[in-house]
Amino acid sequence: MPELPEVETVRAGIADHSLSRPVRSVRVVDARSLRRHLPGPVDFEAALTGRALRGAYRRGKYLWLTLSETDGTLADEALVVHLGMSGQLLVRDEPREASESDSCNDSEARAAFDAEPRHLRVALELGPSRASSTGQKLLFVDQRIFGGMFLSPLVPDVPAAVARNEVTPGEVPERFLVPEAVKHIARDPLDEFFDPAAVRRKFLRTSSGIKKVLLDQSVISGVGNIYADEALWRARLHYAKPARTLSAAQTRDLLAAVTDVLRESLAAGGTSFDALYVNVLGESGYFERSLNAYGRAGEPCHRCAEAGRTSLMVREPFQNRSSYRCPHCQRAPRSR
DNA sequence: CTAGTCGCCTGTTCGC
DNA sequence: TGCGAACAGGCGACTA
Repeated sequence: MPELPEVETVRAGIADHSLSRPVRSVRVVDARSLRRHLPGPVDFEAALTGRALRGAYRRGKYLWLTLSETDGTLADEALVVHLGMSGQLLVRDEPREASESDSCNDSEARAAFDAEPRHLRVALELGPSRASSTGQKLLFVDQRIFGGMFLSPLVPDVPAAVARNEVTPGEVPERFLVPEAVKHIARDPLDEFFDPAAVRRKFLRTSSGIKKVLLDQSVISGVGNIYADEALWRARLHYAKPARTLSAAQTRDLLAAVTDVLRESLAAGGTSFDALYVNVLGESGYFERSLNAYGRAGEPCHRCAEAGRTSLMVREPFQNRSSYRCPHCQRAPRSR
């Protein structure tokens, strides 16, 4: 359920609090969260320990941290994190040494630092950074274990628009490197090199319904069930309309709707239904208040209400999950 | 190549 | 009150 805005909120939090910190130790509480790290948990711990967190990047719902070797050079593999359905990355700053004047507050701070979240799966103990003299813990917490962490080699992924200019094969800038495991993910709508024309071409080549295509991360990334429903509502499109039947204008409007909804949610700190979806400090976003479609079965369509009409939103089964739409604004395609 | 299905996971809610 | 079923659903692996 963390989609692009939620993952970007987490990425920005890591960038603000944890970069340049060395990894002092790694504790794997549940090896299932490392399922995608094929060499296993022992290798995972050994590979991270001693390296320092360097940069925080994201594509769609994938997040990755580049690493520095002890000599300061860029490591050839990155720490990839996917939050899956219920994953969180939490930053906990180590309290300063207890002072005699305030020992009571200090012990509370220590207890809060030491307390382990219920579904803690992996804990990285980090050292001081250039900006902070105290240590820190970076906790990967995941109730359902659909998410996970793993190391993946960095490979070049230079956008076509840039390739013509000077990017020599030997020295590809860090921002044009991507973990091999993330290379199949399309650039997302908030990416400066997002390519709407490429998306349109993919729409025209498939017989699938538009919502299925919106959820295909190799076509357009960062969109999950919530924001797909929101974007389709804004664009007044039915989820089953074949992607190849969208006109150029409908495609343009839909991509604009996707971009807008992702931007607005990001500005609100993401969508949260409970304490499961939070930033690195454990705080929830409040975009849920702005939802027009997702989770609103039986409630009036906001747009119809605006027009003085009452249409009740409906929930329909879709690909083993749920789809929400307005039966008036988002009519089913004629043929099938 | 594309499209469809399955398995992975736990916590909450609901019907009987 | 107890218990199984349904549901939340992203994504890689696999099959046709």
